[in-house]
Amino acid sequence: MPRALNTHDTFTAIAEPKRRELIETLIGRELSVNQVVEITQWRQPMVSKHLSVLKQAGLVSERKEGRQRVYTVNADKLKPIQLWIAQFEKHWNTQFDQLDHYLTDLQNSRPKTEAKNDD
Amino acid sequence: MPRALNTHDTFTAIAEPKRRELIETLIGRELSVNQVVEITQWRQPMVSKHLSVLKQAGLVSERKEGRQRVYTVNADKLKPIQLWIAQFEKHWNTQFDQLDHYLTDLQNSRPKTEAKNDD
DNA sequence: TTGATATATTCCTGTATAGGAATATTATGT
DNA sequence: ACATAATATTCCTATACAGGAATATATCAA
Repeated sequence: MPRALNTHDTFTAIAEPKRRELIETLIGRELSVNQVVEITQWRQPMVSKHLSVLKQAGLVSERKEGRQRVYTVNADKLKPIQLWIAQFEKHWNTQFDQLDHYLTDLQNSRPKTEAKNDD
Repeated sequence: MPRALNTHDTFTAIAEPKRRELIETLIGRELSVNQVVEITQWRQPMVSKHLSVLKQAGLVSERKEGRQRVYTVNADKLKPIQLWIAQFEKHWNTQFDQLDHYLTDLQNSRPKTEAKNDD
């Protein structure tokens, strides 16, 4: 039962750098596939395929407009990721704690030469 | 040149659900591998391997303590992801805009039966 | 040294892709 | 119906890698 990863998952979908670039390109506007091709300078099938993955993950929506397909980002779909990360924000600067531990350990293991010996 | 993905990248590292679980398990405390094994009930090599990937991505640090290895989360390494997502926050609720567009389009394409025909 | 405990690594296999090339599909205009 | 423009899909190949099993390495204790 190898590989639990699949691109339909939001986390995996944005793990691919090109797909992140695509989201950055598309954000805040509606672009047809060819417009994306022009902007990114990637091959059209590549754009279509990455867009397709993003669509499966729900990260973009597609709308037919004449013979073009116009894509938009569903920014909300990034919310769960943001929430997942948010729960760790309070540990952001906790290296200080670790440094603290480190210093404490150091002091305990040291022969205690001098310093304020006011026990 | 297939597959640009590699687990040493932070985004890819957390794309794996088990790895996210591992981070959740480890956050805010220091645990040895076996403690993680007990908590998660996964096989030890699996724990070690996932921890190794997280370490390569910089998401955890490891410290030798006797014959055990104690792991901690480097929460800061999640910051870039949070920043990447943050740039899209302002588009969070923009479906309303899209709904707006939709309604406008609808009105324009409709035969305009009645309503304020003031042109 | 021997044994035991803790952890990492290696080998194997199946699978999910990313990218490229070529082709298919869909919609439009005439 | 036909040509064309816009986009999607299929086929191919190389590769990354998750999970399992077995084994290696390291560290301590006696």
